[in-house]
Amino acid sequence: MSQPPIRPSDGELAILRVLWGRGPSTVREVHDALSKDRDTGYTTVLKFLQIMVEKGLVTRDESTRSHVYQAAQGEELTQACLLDDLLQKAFEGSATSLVLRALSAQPADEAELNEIQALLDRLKKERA
Amino acid sequence: MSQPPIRPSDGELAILRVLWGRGPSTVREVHDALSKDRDTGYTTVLKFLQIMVEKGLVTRDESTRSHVYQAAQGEELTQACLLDDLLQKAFEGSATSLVLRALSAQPADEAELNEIQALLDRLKKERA
DNA sequence: GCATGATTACGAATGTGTTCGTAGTTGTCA
DNA sequence: TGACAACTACGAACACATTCGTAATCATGC
Repeated sequence: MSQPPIRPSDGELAILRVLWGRGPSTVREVHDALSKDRDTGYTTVLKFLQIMVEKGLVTRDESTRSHVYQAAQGEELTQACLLDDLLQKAFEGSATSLVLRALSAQPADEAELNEIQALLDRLKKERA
Repeated sequence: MSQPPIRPSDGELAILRVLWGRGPSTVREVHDALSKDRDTGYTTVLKFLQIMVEKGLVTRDESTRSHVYQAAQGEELTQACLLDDLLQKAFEGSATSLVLRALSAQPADEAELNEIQALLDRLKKERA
């Protein structure tokens, strides 16, 4: 059924972010959104989306003149996939050391600390 | 003085892990260590190290017949660099959501949870 | 001194990601 | 209908990472 999650490249990820944010979009819509940050050509975005269809990263609805593209896997699954990749490559699989490093580097504010605390409490409870 | 931290590629990271673990090493030592996991040729490792010298990822001591290579930047700095890169690309800069995702995906054991709790307590205290 | 084994240097081939020009197709509107 | 604009398809070019073969260099032991 569901393919194993696919790890997108940097350029592909930028496009996925647009699709996650906007929902199903045409090439032009994706291109316009990307143009706010990068300076990418229209056909470059088109090519990317075509390749991403082949890879299974996005699906394409060809029923209208302007094809409509949609992210094939959710943002959370993709994040988990990229995170696990980094975990294996740079943290020897230890999520804890990754978390410690992330928290040390990027200080969170009160609300964020509370959010993390809540998750921590839940994990502790599950471990009873 | 210190260069901005350099983001290594996957292959480079594998070699850096060996150098961090072993300390200064010759090509042969790195190759032998890598051979336990991957199946990389000797000259491939050599080429990598030569390129990494050019990039500034490692330093080379040529005073002996077999050159001795050493990681130029520490493991923690590199981890932070890679983590920040992923943070910007996939988590819109929110370390909190990255931490939440990591903790949800990879369940930690009792000791690890305590370790994270300790850091959390420290961060909370700093924020008084 | 010379053969042998280990090491370094160099260049080429491959694969993947990224970019874009060009050509062909399709819909629209005057 | 015919011209124009928008869209898709395709292929080429470039950059970078990765891999390794080959040649040159060096040290060691016989």
